[in-house]
Amino acid sequence: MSQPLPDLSRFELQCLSKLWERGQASVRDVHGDLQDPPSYSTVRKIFERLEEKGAVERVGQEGKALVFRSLVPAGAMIQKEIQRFLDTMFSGAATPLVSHLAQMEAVSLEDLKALEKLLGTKEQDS
Amino acid sequence: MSQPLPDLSRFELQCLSKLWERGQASVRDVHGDLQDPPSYSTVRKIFERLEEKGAVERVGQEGKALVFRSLVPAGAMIQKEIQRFLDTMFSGAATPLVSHLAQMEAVSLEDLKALEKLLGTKEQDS
DNA sequence: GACAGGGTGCTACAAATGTCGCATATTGAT
DNA sequence: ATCAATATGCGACATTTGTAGCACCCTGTC
Repeated sequence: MSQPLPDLSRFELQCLSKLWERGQASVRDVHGDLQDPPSYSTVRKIFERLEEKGAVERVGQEGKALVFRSLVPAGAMIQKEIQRFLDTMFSGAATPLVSHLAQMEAVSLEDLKALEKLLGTKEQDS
Repeated sequence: MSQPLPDLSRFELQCLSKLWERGQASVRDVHGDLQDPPSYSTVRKIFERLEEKGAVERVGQEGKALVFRSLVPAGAMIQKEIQRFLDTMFSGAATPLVSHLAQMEAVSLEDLKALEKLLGTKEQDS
């Protein structure tokens, strides 16, 4: 691994994930994507910090607005955060999370099928 | 619902989950359960805040040590946190989480079986 | 009943976070 | 060229978190 993945706050993480969705974006873009957005300045500040932490970089100007792109691999970061979540809530175990997921409206049968398929291939690999 | 579930920091959440595991416990107990524990005073302070936020209450003395118990239902709190995680990382969708989970070493075929069973009962309910 | 050990109750901080306002610099349009 | 609209760059805070030290009080013990 290059640099250890930066430690981000929940809000920083949220903004960064918006960047992943778009590939790259301006502060305003992300501000607009936010569900319950604070002031533009606030989001601006978040990007400033994200930049300091080495999580994003400016990729150039688009009209007058700067455009940023993520420097951290989404996949790795997401897994790291999942692990952190697991550590915080279940001492690291994933099983409890899976059970809860099942009880929420969030997971569908389609998800299950997909999981099943993935697990199948994982088995063969090892 | 009674009071809206309190907003807790990651560390507060971690201590609270230790309480769930034990049912009830003293500050020292939790301090001991922590993987990489800060000073006793620090954990003590966390419980003070947890108390202020109405997340725990003193259940009496055990020798000289106070014993706390959680006031928030573990299940509800966990689901709330899962949702928050989903919101910050995937704009609320659970599917991406499931995929990542499948790629981590964390989930086993047993978990899948369990999930399957739970999903089955959920179907019948609705 | 006097002591020792350990916990509780403060008090204090430093750093991390969330939130903005505003002066200046740019850019696009007339 | 001038103007209006907008971003950026800074600077400022108020809170929230994480972390600790220490005086004082209980409890159990000898």
